[in-house]
Amino acid sequence: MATAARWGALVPTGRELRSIREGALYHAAAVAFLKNGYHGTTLDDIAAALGVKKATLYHYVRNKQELLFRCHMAASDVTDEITRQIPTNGLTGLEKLQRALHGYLEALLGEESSNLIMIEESALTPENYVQVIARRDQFQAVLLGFVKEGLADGSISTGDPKLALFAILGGINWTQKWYRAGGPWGPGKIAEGIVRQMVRSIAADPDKALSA
Amino acid sequence: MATAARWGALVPTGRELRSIREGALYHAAAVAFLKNGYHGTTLDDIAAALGVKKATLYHYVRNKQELLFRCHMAASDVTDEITRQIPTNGLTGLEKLQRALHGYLEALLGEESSNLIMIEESALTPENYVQVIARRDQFQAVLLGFVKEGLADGSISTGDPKLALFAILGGINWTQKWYRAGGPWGPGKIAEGIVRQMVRSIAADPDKALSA
Amino acid sequence: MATAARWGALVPTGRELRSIREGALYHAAAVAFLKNGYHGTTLDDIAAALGVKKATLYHYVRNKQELLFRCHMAASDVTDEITRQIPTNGLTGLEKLQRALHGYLEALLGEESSNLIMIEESALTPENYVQVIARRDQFQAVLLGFVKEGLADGSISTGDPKLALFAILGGINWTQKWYRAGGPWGPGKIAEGIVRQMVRSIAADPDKALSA
Amino acid sequence: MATAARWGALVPTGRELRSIREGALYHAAAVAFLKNGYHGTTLDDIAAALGVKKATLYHYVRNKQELLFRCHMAASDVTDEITRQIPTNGLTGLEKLQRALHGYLEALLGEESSNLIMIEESALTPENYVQVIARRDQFQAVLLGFVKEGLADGSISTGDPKLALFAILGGINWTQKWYRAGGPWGPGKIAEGIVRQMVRSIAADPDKALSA
DNA sequence: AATGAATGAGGGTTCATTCAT
DNA sequence: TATGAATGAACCCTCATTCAT
Repeated sequence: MATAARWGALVPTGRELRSIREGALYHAAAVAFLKNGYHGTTLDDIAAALGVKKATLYHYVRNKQELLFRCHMAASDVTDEITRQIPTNGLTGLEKLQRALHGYLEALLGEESSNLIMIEESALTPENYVQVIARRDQFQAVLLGFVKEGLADGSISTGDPKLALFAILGGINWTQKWYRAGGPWGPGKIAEGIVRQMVRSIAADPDKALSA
Repeated sequence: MATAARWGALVPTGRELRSIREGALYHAAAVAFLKNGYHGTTLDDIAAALGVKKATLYHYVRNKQELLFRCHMAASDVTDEITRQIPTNGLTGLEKLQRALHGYLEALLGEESSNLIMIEESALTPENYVQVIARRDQFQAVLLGFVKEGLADGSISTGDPKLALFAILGGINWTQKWYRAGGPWGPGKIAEGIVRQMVRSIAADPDKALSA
Repeated sequence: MATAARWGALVPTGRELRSIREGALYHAAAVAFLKNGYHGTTLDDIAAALGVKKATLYHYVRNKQELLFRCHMAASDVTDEITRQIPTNGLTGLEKLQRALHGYLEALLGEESSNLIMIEESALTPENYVQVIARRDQFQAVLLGFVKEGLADGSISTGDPKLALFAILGGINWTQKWYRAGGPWGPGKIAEGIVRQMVRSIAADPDKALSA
Repeated sequence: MATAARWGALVPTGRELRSIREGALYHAAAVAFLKNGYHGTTLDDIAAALGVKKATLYHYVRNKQELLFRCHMAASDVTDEITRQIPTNGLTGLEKLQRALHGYLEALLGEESSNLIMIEESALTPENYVQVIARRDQFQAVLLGFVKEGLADGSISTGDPKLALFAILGGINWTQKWYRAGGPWGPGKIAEGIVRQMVRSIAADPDKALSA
């Protein structure tokens, strides 16, 4: 009962709610890491956000740094899911890129998802570091593939594709530095605006309207 | 003599080298903060980078947090200088924006300047925080003015100007997350490429070449 | 078990021994502060006296200075108790004063009580400082009341009552500067002797024997 | 010139003002030690009180602890001088005691003298400690001699003489804990009042007026 | 599963002391 | 003589982690 009431009220009573609790934990950690950085976040902070005491966290993770690792993994799960939903055929490279970016940015701004994206990888174990980088590279490789498709099909016009992609990802990722829920624009509106503008920066025909 | 050899060999012997030492200190701090974050950086780290012992730093700053504050101030000095050099007349809003962004990004990537841009303001004292934010807002206000000029003179075409500016700044600022000196492209080439692309995202006529 | 053996063997096993531990902590702190002063006392000193490591102390106090504050509060609790036991009626002012002083000095010299009396209030937080001073003033006000009663009922003869009280309290308080357990006189004997003499200094009839 | 203006304006220009400077130093140290304790006093504090920088102090003393030692020695010089001025013949023990105490307390409260009396001897070197204690014991021995004389000549009536003396010294010494210049009573008035009362506590005939 | 207690390993800061100027 | 600079040694305090309950 006491137990059921805790964990941010996100957790129903039951047997295998362990994975649910883990999810809540990763989310709380991600929020805290995003706000104060890895080194600026205390395990006490995270525990308090969950209505739990610090020692309890060790039932779910071995380390503080493992917590960071899991956050990155969860984020990569999201990006994997996003790219999986892009149809292979019937879309130009530009359209594919736009869909991917839109899904990505919405996830970034959404309360529910693991909204940690790329915080302080330097705090990771070497072994964990390579995994995180590998999966991120994979996501970027997919996006880069879309750019190259666009160059090939004429929907995209740009200089170095990698440089162009990084610039775009910058515009996207930076959003979470200044976006605060409750501002004048909602997350959907923002995502659409930012993505449209970024896509425009490499569109062969910038004035052709692109539907989200 | 011993003294002359330290401080990263950046410091010539002389009477008023105090301010030079302070500069070297701020620079070393900025580099460290950028790499590992404020909380992830030790005063020992910074001192070691200068070939000095930790306690010595306290001759030049009262606090670790004052070090962060001074870094931010130094960065704002740079942005102030950049905007000061933009001529008031004879340029479109788009051109002014491009020049400012180019100067800014070059400073960001250059070894010599204070290359801290916007790291962990949450670690600042409330009083220092407002100062930092105020000066940053001022820089952004100038840039926003350029955007509005561009909208007025027809050189820029975009939705909400503030949103557009933030997206662009994201593309710019993010660069320092992935740029490493010694890579395939030099800082000048990168700055030009990134800025041109970002500017293109709001240019009324995206295909008109813009000289840097 | 390990736990039970520590804390100066003062602590029995049990559930609510937290308050007992706190008491032992305050006592150890008081002893150390008395001997070496606040600034001359290390948290390591206090921890060592309890057979505990320094970091453990932070489970019971937030600060070193809070430790000082708690010691003062404990001392004031003792003085409150002492004055509470003086009957209102049936005694001359001089007799009341003597009883209070005797109880006070016995507490001062006793091993068991918090034997800190007035050490380095200057190290206290402003907020804590006013509390400490307020309670001490209250004790002195009670004693001063006894003196004035004595002047009224003819049992006391003196010049300025406040000055007289301060002189007496000096004679009492100073005792803890030189008294060492195990000397030729026991605490009871000393307390009686000192108090009798001090009381004599303002007694209207100094030669009338006063029973302790 | 700059030099002449410093050192608390106490120091005229000249060749052998070293000893004068030393005197000013000891005085400043004594004041600081009295107020904040030995460990609570910084060499910077003392230097600042003299309008001098910390490193300068090392031209006059080897150590911080030597400073404490010198203060104690200066205080003992004062007490030596006081007892030297008590005439051997023609006075009762009680009268001698009173004169000594009066001189002592006036010195204690006076601005000019080294007003350190017995602060934190525990911070002294063992060697210095024995010297300090020896000279203090000597002073107390003289006073104790007066008490014994008084017992012999009938001017004093008390129990254990040493205990009685300690009680009296307590009343005297404690004064500097609460006395603040500028209060309702001047130092002369206070000294007289306190001493008269303390002397009364052991006078054979308490009501015989004693002139200061 | 949850937590109070304990602690080792730092990290920031102070400060007495030394030294070169 | 006076002082700015530098530093070793502490000290207070935090925090991730372990363990017994």
